[in-house]
Amino acid sequence: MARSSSGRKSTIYDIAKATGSSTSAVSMVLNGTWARYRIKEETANRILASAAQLGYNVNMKARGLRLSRSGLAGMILPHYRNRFFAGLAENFEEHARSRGLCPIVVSTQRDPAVEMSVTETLISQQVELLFIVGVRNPTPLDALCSAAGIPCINVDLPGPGAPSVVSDNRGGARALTEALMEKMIAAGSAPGELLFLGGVMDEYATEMRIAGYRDAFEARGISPAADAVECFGYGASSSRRALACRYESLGRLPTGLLMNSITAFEGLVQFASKLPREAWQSTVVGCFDWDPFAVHLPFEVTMMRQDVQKIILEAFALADNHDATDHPLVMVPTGFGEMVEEDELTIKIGREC
Amino acid sequence: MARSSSGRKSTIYDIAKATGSSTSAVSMVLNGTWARYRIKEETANRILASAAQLGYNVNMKARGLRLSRSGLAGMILPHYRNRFFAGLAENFEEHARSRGLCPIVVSTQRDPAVEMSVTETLISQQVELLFIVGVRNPTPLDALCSAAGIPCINVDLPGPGAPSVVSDNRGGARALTEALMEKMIAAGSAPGELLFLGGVMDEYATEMRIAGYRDAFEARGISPAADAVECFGYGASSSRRALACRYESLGRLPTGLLMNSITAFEGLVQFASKLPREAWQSTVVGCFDWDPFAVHLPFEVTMMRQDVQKIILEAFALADNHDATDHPLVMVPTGFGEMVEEDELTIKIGREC
DNA sequence: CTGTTAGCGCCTTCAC
DNA sequence: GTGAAGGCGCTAACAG
Repeated sequence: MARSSSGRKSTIYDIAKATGSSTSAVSMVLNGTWARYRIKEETANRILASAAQLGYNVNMKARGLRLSRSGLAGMILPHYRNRFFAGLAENFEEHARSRGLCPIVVSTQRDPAVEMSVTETLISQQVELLFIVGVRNPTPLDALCSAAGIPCINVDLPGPGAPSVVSDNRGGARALTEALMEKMIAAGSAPGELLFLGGVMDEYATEMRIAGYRDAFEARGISPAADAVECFGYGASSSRRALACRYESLGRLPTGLLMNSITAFEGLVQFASKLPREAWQSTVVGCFDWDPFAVHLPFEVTMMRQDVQKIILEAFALADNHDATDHPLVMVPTGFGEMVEEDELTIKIGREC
Repeated sequence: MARSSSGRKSTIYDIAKATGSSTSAVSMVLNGTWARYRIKEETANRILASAAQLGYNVNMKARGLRLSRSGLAGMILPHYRNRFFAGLAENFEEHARSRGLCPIVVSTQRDPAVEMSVTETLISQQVELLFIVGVRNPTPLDALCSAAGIPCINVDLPGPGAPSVVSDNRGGARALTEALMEKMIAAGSAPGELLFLGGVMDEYATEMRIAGYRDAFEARGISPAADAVECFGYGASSSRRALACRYESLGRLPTGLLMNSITAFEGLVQFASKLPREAWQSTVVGCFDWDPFAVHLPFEVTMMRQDVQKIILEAFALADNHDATDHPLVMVPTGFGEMVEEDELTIKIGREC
């Protein structure tokens, strides 16, 4: 693994010199197109060996400049601290790699200024496509991309400036609401008392989920109380505070809770940990998101899980037949968190002890 | 935000033509170095305006080729599915951005082949520095980097081929062990019964933690049972299975459990959820890792939290005075998970209701 | 003050 | 089969 004697990275010239062949021969061999040019196999092997020995690496900057293909695929997302975003990132990376692209994912902490500047940076890096995940208002970012001629896809939160793929929030919320109502009835409480907590009003995902929640009510011919829906953002602490208020004014816990995000749910768990376990016996809890720990809490939770794999698949499909004019909105169904993890798969095969 | 009429991305030539100036003038203005060259402010403004109007973006590929600086900072890590790795990624990104670098982080799912090829890809992309996180054997990757003249830092798992920064696993494990022993004594059980579960034998972090665990025993003048340490890898399911075995052979739960990773702990939680709550009353549990949900489980857990921010800081510091010959190993202390999150900070200020 | 020019490392025609 | 040459977009000398 000797390094180029010059001290800097080695180039095709170095290896051409070392093997006594021409740069074009080297280039062809390195690209695997040498057979087409009837280059002697022996020459090819000599070149390959020399490249390995010199620790040669293509300079994608130069190749990209020449070919106007960077080999980069970009994704921006809010953060990695929940399974939804983490799953999107990992699936994206895997898929990008399988296409011979180098995935480059950047988190923006939901800061519009950062979102903007990161997008510009990624465009500067000539990413060949860009996934914009969980951005409240993707429109300016879409504009940037389309100005640069870069295909981009909005994920999770849609926008009119580009094709979008999102979970079927409305359908999922309806299904979740219905499931929770059933449980409430089974527990002897009134399904109409189910509360919807968390998220941001006027944000697409939250609005859709509220719509789904209302759909379920309508289907039953009832309607939620005036204060049944409360959107306090994505912080765990504001969620906890909201719960505390409910608890105080009700004198007890609500009988049904649909938490709109994992952080809202986290706030609930924090609050729950302060109360005796008995206080939870008659409360039915659901969450529009999934987390492995949340499954095993002192109370039962019904979790709606988003299909990250399918979402990424659809997004790549949209990127493939990228049409600058048509901006479809693809919806991916959600499931009840019963999807099998690879990890769980091994359990079923192996015995427990 | 009109796009270059040609249909492709606009270049400095386009804007030179549009403004009737020269490419060098444009280049200087765009780089902010125009004052030095006494270019008329009016010209500069005209150029800037035109650039904005054309939706111009620098081509970092070309600039990088010229300057031999890519503006990229790379990180590879196993995955994003726990707070430790997610935190490392986010802190890395923030720090890289603050240095004017574009962070590019890629997950490898602990697959050595993927680690290798991703590293090669990142080198091809000419990253200016590379953080290698949680790689069992970073040596070949370090070799790749040093052959390419790219400074790299091993994080979490060290190696002789590059400077490394890791948590003080031994000290942390000792502190955790001691804390758990105290609790066991308070609960009326023998501290010597504390078990160490999870991780991979022969892996640096696990070995250090086992050493710390033994340190605490020695300090007490006792020693763990022959089968007190069990390393079954990083899967939640294998952890659960191991617990099941212990339970079966003991006829009850162990009185003290030190779980060596969050996934091992996850397995414990899975197993716990099958048992009545009472079964846990006399078990003391600790975990060398931190998760927000785990804090609020039906039983109390003592969590050792790694200081991701400090780790990244140290890693960048090492990258700064990069010395190809000297490869120090920096240790970052761990804490008892009592570190305040920004989110929690707001709680203390605001009232609960 | 502004325009011209020579590469950065690579790929691809096009002659030889 | 191989070598020479042009150019991708940009920057930094160097002339004007």
